[in-house]
Amino acid sequence: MTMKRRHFGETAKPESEGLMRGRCVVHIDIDAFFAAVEELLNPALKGKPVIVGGLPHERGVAATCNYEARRYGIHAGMPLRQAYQLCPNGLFIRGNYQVYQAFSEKFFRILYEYTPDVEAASLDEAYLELTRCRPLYASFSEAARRVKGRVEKELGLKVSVGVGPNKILAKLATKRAKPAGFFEVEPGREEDFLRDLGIECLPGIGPKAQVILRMLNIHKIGDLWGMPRSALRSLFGLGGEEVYLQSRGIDSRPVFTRIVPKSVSRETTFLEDIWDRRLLLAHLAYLCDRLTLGLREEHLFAHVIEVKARYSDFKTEVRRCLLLTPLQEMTAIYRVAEDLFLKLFSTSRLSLRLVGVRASDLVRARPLSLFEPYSDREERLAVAVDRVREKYGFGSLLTVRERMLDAIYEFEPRRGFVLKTASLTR
DNA sequence: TCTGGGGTCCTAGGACCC
DNA sequence: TCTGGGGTCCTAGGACCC
Repeated sequence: MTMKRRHFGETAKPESEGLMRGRCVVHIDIDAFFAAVEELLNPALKGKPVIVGGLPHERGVAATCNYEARRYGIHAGMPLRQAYQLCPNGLFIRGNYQVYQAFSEKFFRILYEYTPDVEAASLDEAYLELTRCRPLYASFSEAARRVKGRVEKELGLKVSVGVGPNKILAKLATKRAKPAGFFEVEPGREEDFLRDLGIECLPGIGPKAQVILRMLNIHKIGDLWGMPRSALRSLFGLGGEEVYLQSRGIDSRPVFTRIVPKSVSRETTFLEDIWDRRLLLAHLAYLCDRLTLGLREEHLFAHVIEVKARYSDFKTEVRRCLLLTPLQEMTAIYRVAEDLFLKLFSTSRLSLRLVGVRASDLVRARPLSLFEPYSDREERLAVAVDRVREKYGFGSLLTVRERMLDAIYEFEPRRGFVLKTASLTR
């Protein structure tokens, strides 16, 4: 073993090399997902800069943009107003999440045909572990290419695919493959592949961490190899340990199919800051309604409810509450959320730009109480309401809170709920 | 320039218990 | 009037990812 090699791999446990040998992880990512779906649905957009996320003068950021828009310097996460400055001729689209979700479901159905070990990283991104399926395929890279071909043919969307012996290398390979390409990190070539990649490529190195590392004159992944593990640990905590290992291409995380999500949340940033307590409570009720719809769809009950407020100065506060009995019903969750919200709002003199509600510590079924007779009446009622809504549209059956909401908002088919009145009182 | 929405994970500090 | 040490649970905040 050369000096360099020993330095590079010094932390690999002796047994891990043997353990990892033969693993094959594929990372697959749909290129410019939302924008690509919009182009597919409306071919007139093709060849023009498309920005999905909102209209030019709205509050908000670009969720995705196509490669034409990127030529103007626009990227995901950029404020819409700024994107408009860079490209006034860009086509700005609010986007339709439900349509993207339908494409996503189709995407994952295809992936599961190749292996049961699929981990969804987001709507448009997944890891596939092919290791267990070795006998099915002539070679791993050939199998990965087949997955890519199938998805592109059946969805009509371009994907980038990376192959490697673990998740981090597969993910970095995909980055190299973009757009629409295929890249495999071959065994023995890990060091060459990693050395000159920028530190910003490593997951976990965000804007804050980049500033710190660049001050230490560390710009490339190879520069990280000279940093002691203890130094990274003291700078970034547990995340630093990950950086130490991943910068060397070491990653033993399994590809993991998540069965129960950790949390479900809904939030809204208003077109203008709101100060009126009634409007805010009405909106909170609307969010609780959407949240509990999500819980019912997944048959989930929540042990923790959390309310988030972001003030006009962008400062964000949350209040949360641990429940003795997990909840799913709208009215019960709204009562908790209202208490939490008032705790936050009563002490502030600022108006709000955002409210949100989150349910976490989720379980699939509510444990039976020893003292209350079991009744699923509320649950069945809620499911019945969902069915009626689905059939006749939103607002057929209105609770008191929703009536209030209805008086304050109007529903515009292309814009969603829009404030009817200006906020005056608190 | 003025900063979305939906998530995951980590950390620090305080309360509480023995 | 003076109060340790260790563990666990809970809350709040924040970095980061897509």
